[in-house]
Formats: sequence, C-alpha cells, structure tokens
Amino acid sequence: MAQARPMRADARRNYERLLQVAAEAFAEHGENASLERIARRAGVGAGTLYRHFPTRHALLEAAYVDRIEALGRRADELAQRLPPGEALTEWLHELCVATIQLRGMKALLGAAVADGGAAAATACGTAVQGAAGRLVAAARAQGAVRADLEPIELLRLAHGVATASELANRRGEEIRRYLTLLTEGLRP
Amino acid sequence: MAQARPMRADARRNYERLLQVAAEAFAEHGENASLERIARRAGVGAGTLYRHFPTRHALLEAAYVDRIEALGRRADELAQRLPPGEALTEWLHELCVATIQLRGMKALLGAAVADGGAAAATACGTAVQGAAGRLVAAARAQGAVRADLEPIELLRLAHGVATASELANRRGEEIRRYLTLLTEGLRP
DNA sequence: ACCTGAACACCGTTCAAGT
DNA sequence: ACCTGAACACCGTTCAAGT
Repeated sequence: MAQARPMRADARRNYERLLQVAAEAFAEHGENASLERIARRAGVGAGTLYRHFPTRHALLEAAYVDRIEALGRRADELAQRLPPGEALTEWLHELCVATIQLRGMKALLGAAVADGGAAAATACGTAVQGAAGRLVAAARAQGAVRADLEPIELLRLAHGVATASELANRRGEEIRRYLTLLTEGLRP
Repeated sequence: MAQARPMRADARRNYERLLQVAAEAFAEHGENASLERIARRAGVGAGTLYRHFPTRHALLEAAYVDRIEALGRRADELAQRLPPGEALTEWLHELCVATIQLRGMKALLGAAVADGGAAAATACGTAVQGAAGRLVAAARAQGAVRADLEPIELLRLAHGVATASELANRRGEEIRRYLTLLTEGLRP
C-alpha cells in the first residue's frame, strides 16, 4: 500500500509517535487501553488520534501489523528448515506465544480469523491466513495432518489453545502441552 | 450457604430485581454491561447495587450461578444415561453451548477455570470443576481418554473450543466439529 | 438496616477555532 | 492540510444524608 502523497512532516511525526505509544499501551493494558491517554502520552490532541486512526481497531492493527507480517514470513522460514508437520507445529507455537505475549494481540488475531468476510481483507487477516494456508497445504500433501483440515479452523483452534494457556498463566508455559493435546487428540 | 439472617423485605426485593436485570444485561452486552444502567433499570440507586454486589464479578456470578450449577447436575444425568466417553463429550458440548449462548457466561466460566487458587473456591469453580472431575475419572477408568488428562486442562481446552467456535459465528454451529478435532486430534 | 442520588474522576468522540 | 482542546454524554464508584 504505497502512500499516494507523503504526509506533512508534523503529521508524520504525530503518526509515528501515536503508533509507538499505542503499541506500549495495548501491550500493557490490552485492547481497551485508554485512547485519550495514548493521545496525551503521545503529546497530541484527541482529534489528531482520531484523524489518523478513525477506530480503535485501526490503531490496534496499525500498531501490530509489523509483528503479524513477521509471523507470516516466519512461516516460510520454518517451512524451509523443517519437515512440513514440524514446521506447522512450531509455527502454531510461535503464533500462540505472540497471542499471549502482547495483551492487545489477542483481540487483533481474533479479529483476523473471525467470521470469514471482512477479516480476510485486512493486512493481518491476509498475512496470517496466507501463512496458515501454505503450511497446512504442505503438511496435508505429506499426510502429516488430516485431509479435511481447513487452515481457518486450525487458526481458530490455535486461538483457542492460546486462550486456554492464558487461563493457566500469562507466561505461556502450557502452550506446548495444550498444542500436543490438540494435535494428538484426547484418546489414549 | 444459608443466610444467617433473612434480608429485610425491601432489600430482598432490590436484590432479586438486580439479579434479573443483570442477567439480561450481561446476556446481551457481555461482562462489561453498564452497572449504572443495570441499577437504573432495576429502579435502585447505584449505591444499592454496590451494597449487594461489591464487584462486577460478584454480580456476574450471582446472576448465572443457577445455570452453572444446573450444568453440574447435568453431568451426572449424562453419566447415568450414557457410556463414560460419550457422557463426557456430550457434556463438553453443552458446556460450550452455554459458554457462547449468554454473552456474560464466557468471562464467568473463564474465571472459574483460571489460574488454580482463587477460582476453585467460587461456587461456579466448584460446580464446574467437580463435574469435569467426575466425568474424566469415569472416562479414564474405561480407557476412553488418555490417562494423563487432567480435568482442569480439559475445561480450559473446552473454553478454547468455545472461543474458536465463537470466532466462526455466535450460533455455535462449529462446536461439534471443533470438539471432534480436539478429541480425535489433527493427524490423519 | 438499608436506600438515594449527588459528586467526582475518567473516558470516548466530535467539532469549532486556530496555524 | 493538519492540529488543539473545549464540550458533551456516559460511566464507575463513593459517601453524606435520609428513612
């Protein structure tokens, strides 16, 4: 998405500053961090925040889109280094860690795999659904996962595993265990 | 928990009215429903709400504790009618449906299986952890589930499955599918 | 013993006035 | 073209005053 016209210098400065402060605020307080405080800490008026980011979700997405896209690239790195089944498992683990680590990330990743329509169009939705699609296709071709497994449902289940791990503690210590239970199933 | 002294008639009336309005409000708007509006709709001052329910969570728990305890009894009904493995699966399904159905329920059930310590002491924690404990023990004795499966982690994973299903839609149509994936595992 | 509702602090969001 | 900050509505929470 190339910027048609470059932003005015002061606007650009405010924009960057808002993103930086927002990333911290969302990481610490979650998706409901106070927007008014973000504006204040960034040294801009409330109106400036709303001009750059018309909705809370727009700010949240802008604040974390880099990390999400890095996760997308990470999928391909893992696909090169590891057999398809292991690459998938390892990527899911990193996805879950990211989900828990920054408090605001959970809402963002949730929205990125919600519902179907609108989510897939966002940058985060594209990155994460694309990555999962490639990893699942490769794993399926090798017979490492069941043939009827859809990438989108796997992403939702991974979000569920992250949620479950978060209920145990915020440190993510249970992620491996819960991911193993999901992969292997509950039967003996 | 027997009431040491019965409440004064007006207090009792306010208490009941608050619970009723709160149950509707939480069901519709989720756990963050406006407390001030609940008080207003119940026709009481804000102070009265806080007197009866010192925290938002206390009100949420009081509003839904009946339903949660019914779910606990339901576990034993199912255990009588069905083989242990099926009873467990069916109960998990009903638990997930309940989790999604009333918007406020998710936060309550989440808290009931969070973290260990404080949760187990609440009425909801006791009911739900007790039920899961009995069902898992029976299923384990029959070899229907893996021997190392802890009730608490199963409850957390079920909460994750409910979360995953909610990402697909609020109608719970995906619950069976996601529960099957969890039970059977992701491998072919 | 219990209730009311004003009071305070804080926040989301908009918009007239500025540069 | 962009910014500021006052203004409005709404909410959580407390507490003095009532009955």
